[in-house]
Amino acid sequence: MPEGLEAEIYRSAAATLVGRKVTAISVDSLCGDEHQLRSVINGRIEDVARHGKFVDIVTTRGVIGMHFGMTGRLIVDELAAIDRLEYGSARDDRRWDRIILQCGNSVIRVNDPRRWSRYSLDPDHSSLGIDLLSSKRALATALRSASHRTSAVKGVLLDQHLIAGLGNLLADEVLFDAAIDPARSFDSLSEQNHLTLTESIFRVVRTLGRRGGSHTGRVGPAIRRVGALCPIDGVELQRRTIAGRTTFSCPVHQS
DNA sequence: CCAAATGTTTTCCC
DNA sequence: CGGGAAAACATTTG
Repeated sequence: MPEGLEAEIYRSAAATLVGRKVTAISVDSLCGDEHQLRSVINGRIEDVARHGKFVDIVTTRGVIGMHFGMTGRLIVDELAAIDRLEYGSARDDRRWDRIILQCGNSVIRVNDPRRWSRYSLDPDHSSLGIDLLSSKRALATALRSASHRTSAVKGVLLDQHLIAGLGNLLADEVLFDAAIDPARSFDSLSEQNHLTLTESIFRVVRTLGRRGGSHTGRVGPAIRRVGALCPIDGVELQRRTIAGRTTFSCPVHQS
């Protein structure tokens, strides 16, 4: 998915329809409750907000919370906010539209082949942690609050209750940048590691954001395959499953 | 045919 | 109740 950076791109695309009235809604039965969501029909879009990986369409008749799962793409008026999603389909088959918000002449829809996107009315984001685009100070505080945790560093970065918006690609990219082994237990990190990690999250997230998304990093999709070499050390990257997710890291400079 | 895929939730177990 | 690991979920693509 759609990690926090992609969600931000979607947010900004949908925000172009602020002021419009929602005139019709259809929702895939697996991805949301159409009957419930239809209650925002005739509401006017007042704002489009983002919380981590969620995009909220705020209307005068309620909020539609959108989560894009692994392969959801938000498209406004046939203009895909992101043309290509690495593990989504290259195609844009209308059969995979899971929610369609008609707004007069305009349309906001989410095309999601894998059907893991979710839509809810008046979502509660109170359990989400700080946003991935927060200040260094807030990031450092969040990390410190997890300093006792014994699970892998990577797993902690992926915990949405701690930092909302970091996903698999960003987490790998951050740890590659911070030169920290993703498998290390979080409670083994030194004071220096915490500083470096804070710095890396802040910098990597903003850099990739500027470049256009989570997939534009040094250990991005192009290099996420067996046999690929570390762009820094030239040795073969390690592929492991950590915290349940495919993880690539450099056995030389990450420790 | 098989494996793997930018994710969250549920279940089971300490 | 608080982790943490593993399985479940649904579908397409290489």
